[in-house]
Amino acid sequence: MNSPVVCLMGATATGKTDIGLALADRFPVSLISVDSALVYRGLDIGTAKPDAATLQAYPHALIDCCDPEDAYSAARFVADAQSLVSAAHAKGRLPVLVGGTHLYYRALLRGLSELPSADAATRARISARAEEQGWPALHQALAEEDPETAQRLHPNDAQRIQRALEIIALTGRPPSAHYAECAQRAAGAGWSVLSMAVADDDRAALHKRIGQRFDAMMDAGFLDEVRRLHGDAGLHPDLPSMRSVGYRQLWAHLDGELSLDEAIEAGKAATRQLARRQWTWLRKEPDLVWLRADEGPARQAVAHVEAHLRGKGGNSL
RNA sequence: GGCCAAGUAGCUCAGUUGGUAGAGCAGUGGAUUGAAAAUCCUCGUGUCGGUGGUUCGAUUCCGCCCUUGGCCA
Repeated sequence: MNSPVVCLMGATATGKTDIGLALADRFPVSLISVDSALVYRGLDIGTAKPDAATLQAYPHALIDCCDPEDAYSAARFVADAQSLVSAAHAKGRLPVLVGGTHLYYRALLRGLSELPSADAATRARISARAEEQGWPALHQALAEEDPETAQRLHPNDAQRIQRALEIIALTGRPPSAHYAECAQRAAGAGWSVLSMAVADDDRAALHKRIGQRFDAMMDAGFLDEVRRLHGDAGLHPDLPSMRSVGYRQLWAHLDGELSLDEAIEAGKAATRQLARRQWTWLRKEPDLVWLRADEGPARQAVAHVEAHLRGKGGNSL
């Protein structure tokens, strides 16, 4: 009696949001956003966040749930999404997860190990050490404490080397030991998951759409939005929120590092690169149902969900 | 019209004291455990503007032509 869960995955600018709305029109759903940028309040235009009227009519959980000064995370997402999915099931509603942050899907469906959360002081200490010795030296140090993890990581992968050393500093045990501990509490194990994505593999068309959407964002006042954030004393360019695609480049322009045209071009390129990385996740996603882009993807999605619920005997909803 | 400079990868440029060339960016494929819209790795044949000449050999030197800037008329 596995409870049904629907996932709408896919690259940016492929129409995931609209399909979610179509499902909401047809089924009693709880929409849950799976997007590491939509969580931040005040990041609206550049994240292509659904507008206020849409969110009013179709409430999405996990949008505007985090201050841009704070860092959201995969672990917070797992905790939040788990309880939202449970709540939906308890109310007899179908949880529909919509978004393009594939690490979040994986963390939710396949589980995360029990690990300490980020610790600013520890990270500062590690960064300071990297400053004088260089990351390859820290990679070397990691190899002595946890050869298995060091082997997986490239000597230049500062972020992951730092995380590995942080785990050792905080727990006294190597990451590989934690990973092996089977503490992977995968919520998805008890669900009957239907994952769908739009099969729009025309890369040139996607790039064109990305360019046009970025231009439209500029027309809609994206620069003013970033200017407001730029003027906020609590924000700085190293925050996860301000590193988001588009925000980072326009911030650099406001700092005088890029002309406006350069910033716009860099923002579009960053969006294309994001889409490419999202495709890398999608290609290896098991049991993904592809929706044909040119044959009414929303209608196909509705049909697939109907079949999926029927397959479950429809008893869980 | 005259003089000067520049024409090399999709873009910006480096380089070859003559032996057919390489960086950054873009693009591509991949990795991905509390930052993930992040972070990192892989992949570089292009009439070296055209055409003649010198040379064993020219993208490199010389002539002419074309294009684009700038200066002078």
